[in-house]
Amino acid sequence: MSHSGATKSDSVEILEHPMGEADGIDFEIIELLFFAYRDFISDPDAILDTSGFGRAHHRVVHFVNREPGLTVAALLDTLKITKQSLARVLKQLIDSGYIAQVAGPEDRRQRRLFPTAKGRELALALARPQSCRIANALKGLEESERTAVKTFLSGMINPAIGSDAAD
Amino acid sequence: MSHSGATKSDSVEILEHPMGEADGIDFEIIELLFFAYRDFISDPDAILDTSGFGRAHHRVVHFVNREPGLTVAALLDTLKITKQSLARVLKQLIDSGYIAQVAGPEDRRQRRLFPTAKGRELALALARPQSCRIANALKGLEESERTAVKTFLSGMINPAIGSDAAD
DNA sequence: AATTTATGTCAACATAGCTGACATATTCGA
DNA sequence: TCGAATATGTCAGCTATGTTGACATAAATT
Repeated sequence: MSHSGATKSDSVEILEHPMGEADGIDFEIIELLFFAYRDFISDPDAILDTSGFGRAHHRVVHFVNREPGLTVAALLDTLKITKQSLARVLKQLIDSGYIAQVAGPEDRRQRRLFPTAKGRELALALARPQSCRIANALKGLEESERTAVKTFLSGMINPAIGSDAAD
Repeated sequence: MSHSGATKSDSVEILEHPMGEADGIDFEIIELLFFAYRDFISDPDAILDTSGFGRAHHRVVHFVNREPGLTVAALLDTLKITKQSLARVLKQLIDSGYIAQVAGPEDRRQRRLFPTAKGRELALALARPQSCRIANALKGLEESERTAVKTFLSGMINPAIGSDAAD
């Protein structure tokens, strides 16, 4: 082993004290969010491993099931990714029969996305363990406290820009 | 344009009704978590873009600053990634002077990781906007409600296995 | 002395994001 | 009616970050 680089003798100034709340920063919640999300996402990940899909597929299947008939543009806006990124996973989901496209009734350039029965099943199977985890984490909290959790999470989200206000 | 594949006429059964809470699943919080985390992580991402680092570097710098002197093994356990994944980003952080290694005082096989002043600054700069976002989301919540938020997030995390009990 | 442990490193690969460029069908406005 | 704008698709290549497997080395342990 080479172990190239700095050891104590290399005269690198080193900080030995931990960075803590004294720095005026809420590290507790920062880390809780990191670990909570990591584990929250691990449930569906385990299922997806089986079916050969990934997280990207999960998100697409989820939102198409939540809002059948949404356009590709709307989905891109929700996911905040590029169409090229979406194209890859969307194609696989369509080809394997989880999602179907229908030309827009008004605007026939649009491809409206709908789940198939198979797609609905997958979305539910993925959501189930996440919902259980949430129910478990809410257990013992009063109604007002559960509301506070939702308020907090909503407050963490960037306000939608130009969604349909401003005129 | 080819637009190969399914349109309405292809006799694919399509579900037109949205998947909702009626399915016995807490979609509201599932989505709140998705959007909250996406935006929560976007703040440091913007800073990292400038410095040429990524999320992986962020995590390493964060935990090294939170627990100076931790070993590589401990860091791997926290991050739940492989040593090869860690190696790439850790090397870059060491080479550019954000993190320094010190041979373990007891066990000299260990490389204990410490932040430099530069590394501490980066960690704080990355944490600051996240902490502001959290403070903003907690605004208006009573103390008991803030506690509930932490309880909820803690409850979302997998229990540590064999951390140091069992003997 | 042999083995285990902590760490590093090389090579190859997968997923999922990105940019840029270009094609096509449809709609809309002058 | 024609040209521009829009919605979508697609090709090619790049990057970041995860994975496995195999192997090297120094230090500790038995």
